[in-house]
Amino acid sequence: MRKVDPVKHEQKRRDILDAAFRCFIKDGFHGASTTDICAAAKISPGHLYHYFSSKEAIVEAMVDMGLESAAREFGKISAAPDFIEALIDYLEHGSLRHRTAQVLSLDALAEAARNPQFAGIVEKHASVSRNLLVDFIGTAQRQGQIDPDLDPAATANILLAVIDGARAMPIRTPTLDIEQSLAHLRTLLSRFLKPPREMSAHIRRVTRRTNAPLNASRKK
Amino acid sequence: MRKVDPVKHEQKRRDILDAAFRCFIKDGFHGASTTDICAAAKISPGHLYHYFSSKEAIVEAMVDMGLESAAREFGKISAAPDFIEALIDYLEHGSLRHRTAQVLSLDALAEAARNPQFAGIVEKHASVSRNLLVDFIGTAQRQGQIDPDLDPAATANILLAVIDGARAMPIRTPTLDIEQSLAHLRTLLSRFLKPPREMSAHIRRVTRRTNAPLNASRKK
DNA sequence: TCAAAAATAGAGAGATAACTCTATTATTCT
DNA sequence: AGAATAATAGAGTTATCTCTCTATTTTTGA
Repeated sequence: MRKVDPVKHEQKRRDILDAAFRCFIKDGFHGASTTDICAAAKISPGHLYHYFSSKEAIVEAMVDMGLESAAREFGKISAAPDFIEALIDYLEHGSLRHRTAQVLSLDALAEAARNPQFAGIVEKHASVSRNLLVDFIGTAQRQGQIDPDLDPAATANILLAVIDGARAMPIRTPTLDIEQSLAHLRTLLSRFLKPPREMSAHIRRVTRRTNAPLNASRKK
Repeated sequence: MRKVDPVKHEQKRRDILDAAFRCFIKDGFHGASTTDICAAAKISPGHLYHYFSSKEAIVEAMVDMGLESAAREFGKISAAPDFIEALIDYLEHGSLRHRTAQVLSLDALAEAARNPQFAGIVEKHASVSRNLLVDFIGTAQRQGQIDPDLDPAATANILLAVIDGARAMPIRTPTLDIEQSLAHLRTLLSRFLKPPREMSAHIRRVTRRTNAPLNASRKK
């Protein structure tokens, strides 16, 4: 009796997923057909459905894989010595310059807004990224690199939003000056994250209570 | 000889566009079929194609209309007395709370990354929004409300990115604490935009040259 | 009033999509 | 070695999609 070889099987799945990845980048989740994927993977439809039960299953596995590798990439930020510079680096290569693969992130977002199954996947990976950020923000706060009055989870969400927003920049503005954009993003992040240097903790606390940019959410 | 009534004709087009809008929100540009749109507009396919030459023409007209109204909404920010508060307001109602219609923005972005025709439309409207922002940033800078060392166009692009990023927030994090998120967005924008208050212009200039968050792009 | 053209309906053509079914080849366990 | 089963191929089914074509009703200008 022959048994399925899990290594070969997994490898084949990965090959198909790679081909699907290329197709989806080019034409989107709905635009790319199973025929396209079969052609890219150089297999027959029968073969494709031997490995995946449906096109949706392919999309899900691919998004899962894609987000996983994105999260892995993302984890490197936490390991870097300068948090903000690492973020800027991530924005430069992950969002502003390397446009192609990032389109899928937008597709996944749009799909997640409609398809609950998808929403679960996107949510799961956002949660992983957020947790990584929260940990590091906490550490950086204790080290005095980040304003200790910022809520780590809320700040992490803001940073994720900035990353998403940066992805849209070259699409909205194809003539974007990347260097200048990076410089301003650096300013944005520095000013947001760094503790107000020139004031003592006491003065800071009083000033904040007056201008109340942070307390608004805590007033309840 | 009968002549086409431009008012009635335009109204009918608008009705169809409204119906298409609802369909596209629910199922996306590719997910919604012309049959769906016909059903929603209560017309026959023959009728539909009497007003639009193709589905793509419908999508384009709709995105154009949608972005136009978005830009109009956006123009109100410039008219508001407090720029940052107006922005926060826009983020709250335009991005964080009113999720449904905003999905189309993601769809349009994803489509623009692939379809040049679409890219042109998205680009055009981004340009309108950017110009509005640039004007107002310039005014606010002269009034001392915004750091005069920020480049208006680059800053406008950053703000557009923040708006886009905020749209992704409730999708990435369905349990998002909106109040807290708004508070942190307010901090982000305040710290980024407001001129460093406590320092004199001279000291500021020297400090900046040392830390050089802004000069990076100008060094060439 | 009535003819010309616009507005509208709806059947259906033609293309393509996802997926299935059967057949063939390759591999492995006993 | 050979039976059992995995891997693979590809034709074909069914559904659906966009769009067309013809026919009918409504409106309007002279």
